[in-house]
Amino acid sequence: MKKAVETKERILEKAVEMASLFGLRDLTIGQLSTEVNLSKSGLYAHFDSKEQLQVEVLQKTASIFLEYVVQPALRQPRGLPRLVGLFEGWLNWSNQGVLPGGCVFVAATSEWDDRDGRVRDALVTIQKGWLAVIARAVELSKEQGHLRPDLDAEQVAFDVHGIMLSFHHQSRLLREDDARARAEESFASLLNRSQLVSESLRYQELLRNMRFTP
Amino acid sequence: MKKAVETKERILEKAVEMASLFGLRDLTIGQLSTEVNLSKSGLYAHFDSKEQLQVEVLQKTASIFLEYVVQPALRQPRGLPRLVGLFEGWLNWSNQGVLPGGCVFVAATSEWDDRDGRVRDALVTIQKGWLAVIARAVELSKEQGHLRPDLDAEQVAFDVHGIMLSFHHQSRLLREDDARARAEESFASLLNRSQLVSESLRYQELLRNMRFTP
DNA sequence: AAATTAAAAGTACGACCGTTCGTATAATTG
DNA sequence: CAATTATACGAACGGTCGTACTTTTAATTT
Repeated sequence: MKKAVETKERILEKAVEMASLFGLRDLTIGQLSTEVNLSKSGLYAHFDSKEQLQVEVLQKTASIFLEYVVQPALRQPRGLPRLVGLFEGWLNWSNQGVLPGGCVFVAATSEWDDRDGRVRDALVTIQKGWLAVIARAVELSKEQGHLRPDLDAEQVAFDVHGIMLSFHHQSRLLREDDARARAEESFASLLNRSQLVSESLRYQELLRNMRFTP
Repeated sequence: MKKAVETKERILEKAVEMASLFGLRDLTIGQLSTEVNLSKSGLYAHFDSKEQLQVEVLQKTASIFLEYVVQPALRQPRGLPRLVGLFEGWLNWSNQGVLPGGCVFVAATSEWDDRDGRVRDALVTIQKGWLAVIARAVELSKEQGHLRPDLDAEQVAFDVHGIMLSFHHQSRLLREDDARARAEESFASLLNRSQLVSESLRYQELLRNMRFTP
């Protein structure tokens, strides 16, 4: 009775891969089943419906994101280092650092922002949770005295998210190779104007002194 | 010989609508044809292939964008007013101001960033053109003395694009009703730190004094 | 008004979609 | 090792997809 969970794991891992390449909507049972060497019905035995498969793919993706982005950043000391850790991990995530294609959440957002149902609900929950993680890191940066205490943490999360989305666009669609540099430039500028005193923060230096152990 | 162009126009207008709701990929010949009261083959006579339909939908969307966003902004005096005009028009565009669903380009970006072909090429051309329009408006703002002359216009375009994408996400997926306020707050902050002198720019006031005649 | 050309309908095709069901094989349990 | 249950298969379902034909209807030109 444990073979099933192994198989399901195998299915979901491949499904996440394919979703990052084709989108969650164009992930088909048929293609997925041949990729994992199963018959269509054999695979289908693990899920009640395609909708459930899509929900579980989102959750699996979120757990991978947690493992590769959030947890390593949480090992950084609270405050600016942790915030920077989240941002850098996110940059890697968004562009083939972990998955073969683009960010599953970004694609799913366009696919489901006009639809209702369980997939959308799962997506909203995940995205709100992630924005809350960023906002929390900003709050801690304020407590540590790294950032201005009057900052609106959610507004900063809004801005950071925007930088990431613009990066995603420039690197994946436009294939500009200075996309990462632009993103880091914007992020550094955001941090600078959020600082307590307005002495310039050297982003690359700060980055070099950090220890990333993903 | 002119009925054809009228029909094609009717088809494309409905197609843009549907693409904004379901995405360009899930826009199907069958659904589209019933929406415009044509048979599948009757509609198909106007296009060589679905790929061509998708390309033409993108181009039609771009021309609507030009009409509703770019041209009104170009009637603003060059410099900050025009830049603000572009931004405000873009905000309206991105959230049901013109189309019933989300931004077609945002959705298409996720759908085609991993694929090659004519659709992708058209999309890249449109997006690069639009970013160039923003960058140009920034350049003119520098010339007018409204913004710092050492500004990297493309970097500003990158940032503005990010604000828009974050807005799109928060308003369409998360359905936060303060999304627009957050976007304008971020934009105002971006302008402020790009100013010649660092005296605070009052965004809402600036907005009130402008004349939008779309 | 007739002749000609353009536009739309109709029908059909093979491919793939998500889903269901009965059956066989494999794994786990007693 | 036998009994049982979990896992996977194969075939088939009704639908819809994009596309290719031929035929009919409508619009334009003579």
